[in-house]
Amino acid sequence: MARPRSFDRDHVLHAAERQFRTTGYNGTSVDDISAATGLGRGSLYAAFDGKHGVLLEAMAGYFARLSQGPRKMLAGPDEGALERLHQYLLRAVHGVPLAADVLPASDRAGAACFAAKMALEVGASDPEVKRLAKECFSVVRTAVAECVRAAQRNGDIDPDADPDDLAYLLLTIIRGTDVVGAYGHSPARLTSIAESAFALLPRPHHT
Amino acid sequence: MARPRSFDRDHVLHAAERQFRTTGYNGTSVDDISAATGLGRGSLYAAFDGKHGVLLEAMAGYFARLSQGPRKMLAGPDEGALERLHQYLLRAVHGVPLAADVLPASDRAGAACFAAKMALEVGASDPEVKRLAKECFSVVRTAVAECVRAAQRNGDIDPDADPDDLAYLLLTIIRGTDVVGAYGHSPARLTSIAESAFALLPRPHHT
DNA sequence: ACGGTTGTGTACTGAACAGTCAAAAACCTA
DNA sequence: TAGGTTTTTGACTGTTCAGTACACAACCGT
Repeated sequence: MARPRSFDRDHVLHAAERQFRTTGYNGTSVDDISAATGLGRGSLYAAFDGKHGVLLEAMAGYFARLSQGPRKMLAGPDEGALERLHQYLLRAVHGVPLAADVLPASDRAGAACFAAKMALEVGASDPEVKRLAKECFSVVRTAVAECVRAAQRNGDIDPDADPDDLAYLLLTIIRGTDVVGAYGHSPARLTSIAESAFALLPRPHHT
Repeated sequence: MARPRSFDRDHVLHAAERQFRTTGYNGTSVDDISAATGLGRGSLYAAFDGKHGVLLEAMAGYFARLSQGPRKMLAGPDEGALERLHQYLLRAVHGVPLAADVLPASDRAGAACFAAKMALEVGASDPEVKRLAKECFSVVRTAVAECVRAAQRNGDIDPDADPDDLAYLLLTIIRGTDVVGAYGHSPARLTSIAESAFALLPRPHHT
């Protein structure tokens, strides 16, 4: 009945995310988004209701991608839960699960959590962005905590440890590598940080 | 001989830093800085060469303040080095040493490392900002590493551990609390994270 | 008290900005 | 192939922006 849209929504949002990542929210003009995505101004406003709308939808897409990573990597039987956590940490500190599809490979500097980046820039005055960022942190933290509980059930982690405490700590380390990883940490150092973080998990007492 | 300037340079830079913290670099107009500092446009350009100059000088001032904190808290005799590290971690995760004087007390959300915040927003396209942020991280990392070495000399930390590795890890955790601390971590949780981080330091083997 | 020197206030400029709008194009159904 | 519907395009508007320029005010040594 009507003219079909000539662009792929996800592709546009990926391009916009890439742009926001490199120039920030306030540093990106609507024309920049237009150039990065190939959409004209009109289409952009019709489809996403302007710059802020693009940001929210891009963050929502990021959240959807982000959620899948930890959930798929960490979910599973109690056996092997500790090792799944190990592997996840190793990948997370290198920014792998967060930015795939959107960034050129091996761009650790730009791979910092998109939600954290936007929240730091505009979260103070933008409750929507703040809420989305919280959700991003929450989904990772929840998946990690669940994996810790599985490892506890399997006798690989001290059952007296608070799994939520551990999840908070691990999330903090992962986010820390996002911030500092871009400024001097070599990949080897990141791996070393992940291994140290993994080693700090309290093992059950051998009595 | 000439008219003296009617403002205190440091006071102005503190006000500008507060503004940049809350609205970001690109989200802050020269008029915003003018309003926040009380300086007119003319004085602002004469004294700091515009918006970018204000940022660089504000970051330099922040760096100077930041440097003093860890250095004073961590330097000292080998005895007590471990405990100094302990106390520093507890304070650092709460953002205390970074934002004093500039922020209203107990504003953990806004207390994230100023350098990290600016670097994340504009560091990708601003080498000066990137360099200043690196220096900020470096001075903390160096002070922590030196304190670790002191604790090693005193027999409180495993002498086989790489002090630089440990310093990188601790720095990562501190920066992680900056990012995530604003979004849901309670003060008690931050303390718990600091304690866990402290507990992971490898103690010497009791043989 | 006066003049040289420096800080301060403000008006101005050209560019960039976010958002709107209407005309034209593409598509599907009938 | 014609009509109705939606997308696309690009021009347009009023605003805000960074940076400049210039007139005025404050100070101090003489």
